[in-house]
Amino acid sequence: MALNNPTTQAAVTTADKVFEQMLHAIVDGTIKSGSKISEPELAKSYQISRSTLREALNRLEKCHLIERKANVGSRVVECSIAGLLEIYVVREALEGMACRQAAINMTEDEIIEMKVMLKQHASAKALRDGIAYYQEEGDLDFHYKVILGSHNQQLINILCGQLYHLVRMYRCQFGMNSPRATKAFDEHSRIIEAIADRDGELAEMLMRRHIAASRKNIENKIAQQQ
Amino acid sequence: MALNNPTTQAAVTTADKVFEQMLHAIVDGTIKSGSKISEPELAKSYQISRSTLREALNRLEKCHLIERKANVGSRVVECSIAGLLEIYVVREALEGMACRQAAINMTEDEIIEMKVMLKQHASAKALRDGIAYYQEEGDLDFHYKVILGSHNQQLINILCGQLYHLVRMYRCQFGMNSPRATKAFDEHSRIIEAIADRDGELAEMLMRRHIAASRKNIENKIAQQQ
DNA sequence: TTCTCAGTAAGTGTCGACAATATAGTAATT
DNA sequence: AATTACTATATTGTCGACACTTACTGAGAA
Repeated sequence: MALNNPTTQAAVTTADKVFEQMLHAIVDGTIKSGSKISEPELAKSYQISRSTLREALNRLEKCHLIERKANVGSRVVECSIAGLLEIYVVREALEGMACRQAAINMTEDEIIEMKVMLKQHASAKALRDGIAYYQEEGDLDFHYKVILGSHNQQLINILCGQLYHLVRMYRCQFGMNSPRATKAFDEHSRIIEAIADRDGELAEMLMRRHIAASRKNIENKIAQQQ
Repeated sequence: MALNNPTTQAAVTTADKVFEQMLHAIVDGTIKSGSKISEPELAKSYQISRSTLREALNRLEKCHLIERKANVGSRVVECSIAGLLEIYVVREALEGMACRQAAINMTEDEIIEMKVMLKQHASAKALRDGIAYYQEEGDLDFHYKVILGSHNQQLINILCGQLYHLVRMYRCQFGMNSPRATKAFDEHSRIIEAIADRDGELAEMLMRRHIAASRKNIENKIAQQQ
């Protein structure tokens, strides 16, 4: 399981493995954002040929983690406040819709599973004051489950396959363990309620507010720093 | 200019050119949807090495036009009603948001440009009863301009870079020149008005209805055929 | 007949080398 | 001194060959 992403499947080929390693490295900043990628150098460091490395680079490009220019080379995508806010805008739209679809398409079993997960989060929260755990793992788990619950393959691909790698990268590199943990937990509860009630319209609205609140939280933080 | 997509840039490398040719071929059905792709065979037919072909295949995969399995091979993505409806759901969410952002971020010049374009569509419509022209080219132009007007690179990438290739493929292969042309034109007008008024909320709502109407139109068609 | 299990053929993954292109540094000219 | 032209170097794009995996074919046993 790579980075807990539920859509990644077992890496069989060496290009897959290198891709996953580089994914980790980019997300956690070992390979610095904005840095240029030297194919010969990286190929040597991973002990593979350039062809194989290029295959891995192609997958990273699919996730929008690197950008390539013909005859020039690849760079790791640059982290910026503007870029982060753009992602939040897309998430608000897509996850809002995913939530609406989840209210329509989720099975009863999936809904029960989500409620169980939320209870675990609740106890973990009470136990260790929850901020770190909840923010880092629980939050992503929650969002992943809703997305998968939409049963819409396009939504799942775009969100889990591409956008969430970027989300993780920003979380890692900007060190975001916000004080919204408690509030976010309540919001998650209400979203699940709406899904369980099969109220797609409300579910979408709550999810959009939930994500918009995170975005505004960041905007405020930025404003304060200046 | 590849398939009129405003985000594609000049193809410099041979892999680029082969990619564009294959893109055309897949969109218009020359390479049949669902068919398996033989690397040696295709490489020979395009007179290039397998490496170069694989590079092109990687880009097609980025557009979600083909799917690859390790050690097995690539297939052109399958066209299905369910798949088409999934795309409409994603478009409703993303283009709705793009429209909201366009109302916020479009420059006055861009808005004027859109109004001009719409007038051209109007006259063309009057001239040739418009269904074919408007549906095929004008509609896409309109949607592209709104998306670009969002000034959100993530939205632009996902919609123009990936999803709209699929949209074009479905339009080609399902032969969709719907009788919604006239109605769609009016809807486009109102959307531009909302953008010009900088009313993001209304703009998003109108765009969502516009796309949802197309989706329902297709759902009805399907229901009738059965 | 049907199932299992080689053996073989075809296809994909990986490699190293060569060709084409861009970058950096140097020298010459204005 | 600044700018341009050119050369040298490094990097990317492309190629053909080999290694490994998969899928098919056919022979033999239950």
